[in-house]
Amino acid sequence: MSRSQSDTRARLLDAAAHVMRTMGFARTTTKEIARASGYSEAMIYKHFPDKTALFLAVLRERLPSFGPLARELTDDPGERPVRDRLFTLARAAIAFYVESFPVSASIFAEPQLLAAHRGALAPLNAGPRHPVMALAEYLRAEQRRGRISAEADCAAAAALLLGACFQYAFLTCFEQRQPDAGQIDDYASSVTSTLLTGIGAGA
Amino acid sequence: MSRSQSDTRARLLDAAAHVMRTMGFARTTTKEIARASGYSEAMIYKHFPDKTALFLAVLRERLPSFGPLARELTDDPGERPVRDRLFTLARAAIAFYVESFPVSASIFAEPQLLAAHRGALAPLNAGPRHPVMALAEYLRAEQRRGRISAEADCAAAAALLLGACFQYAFLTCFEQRQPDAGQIDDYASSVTSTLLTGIGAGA
DNA sequence: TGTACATCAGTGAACGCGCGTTCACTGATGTAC
DNA sequence: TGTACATCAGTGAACGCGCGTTCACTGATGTAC
Repeated sequence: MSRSQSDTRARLLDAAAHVMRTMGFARTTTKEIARASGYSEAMIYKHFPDKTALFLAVLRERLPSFGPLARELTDDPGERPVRDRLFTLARAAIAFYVESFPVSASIFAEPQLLAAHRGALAPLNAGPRHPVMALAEYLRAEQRRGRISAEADCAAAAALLLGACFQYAFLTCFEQRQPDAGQIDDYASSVTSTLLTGIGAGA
Repeated sequence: MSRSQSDTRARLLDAAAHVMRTMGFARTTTKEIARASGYSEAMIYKHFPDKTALFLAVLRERLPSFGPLARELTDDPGERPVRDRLFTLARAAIAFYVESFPVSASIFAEPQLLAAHRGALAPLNAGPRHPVMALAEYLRAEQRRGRISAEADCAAAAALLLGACFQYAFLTCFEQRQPDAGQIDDYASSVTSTLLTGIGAGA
């Protein structure tokens, strides 16, 4: 039972992603990737021209995708109340950001890699701006239906909600804390409510 | 006119911070720091036991401090309207985060450095959570005075506003864009207003 | 069925390079008598 | 004032090490006749 080439490639990507997450970008050497994958270092070069190409493949193929979350926003738009949908989205966004942050942040250590990654993302319409734009789009749809205020600034609202989730994920990673589901629910719930209500004295 | 020891140390720190910002953490070698400072590599080791200590000193002494911004929130609390204060804070927070993000994010490349930095921050009550807590404290003070809603969740509101600024800074850095003052003002203004008003249909 | 060859996943060992670090040194300035 | 020494900022050149990368190779499986 010989292994297929694509199996090997997948295992190398998995190993690289795992090392990046657990040891950090700086310690993600070809030796460590080889060790984690169970292959020799030489195997890496049978599947990728160089280490940078392997990294870019990890970023493209092993970072969590926001796609499913975005789709959840646009399906059956009338069925669920806005608050419920925003709460669910916030909760999922926190998990999404927590998972992607350590690897994403690492790229800032090597601006050329960041630029290459950005270039690879551009034609796919992906990238970190995508979630915010998808949420703003959803809010505008609800606005047309009158379920949120006609004067609301949907882009600003999307930036507030996802910004809060993003920073929460950052703090989690910075403090190397592992918040449990209850804490995340509380946070998602309170930021959603506050965004809906506002804090002005007139409210 | 001989230079003092502390001048040299300061110039090494400046150079290291500059290289980290412009070339990224991964390319911040002792050779590059020496080149940027005008000293030899050996000089680094007259002032720091090793490269990690130099990095930690940069993180402690060359990252922008949120202190002044926080103080601006607590001075003359009654004088300026809440909206005005939040807008000013948001604008300043974006600049603060844009300046600190590239260096802060880099640390995630080396988790041991991150842990050491966190350990050094803990006794100072500084760290990335500080701005959010200071803003929440300010909002509670305004709440006691009745200038914002009695039911408002101040912690959530602080997380929303600074989260939006934080993510804006992240996007700026990720896209290597340099937003002008007008764009920043618009953004700060719209998130502040949206936070005050909320987006619920009842508002 | 046996045999000769092709294919292919996979590796051990070596390569040069650039890194962080150290060491012995220099040359200018300060200081005691 | 001159002189001998101490101090101190600063460096060139070397060090060993670990990195990314390459190369010649192996051994199992497939295939043609």
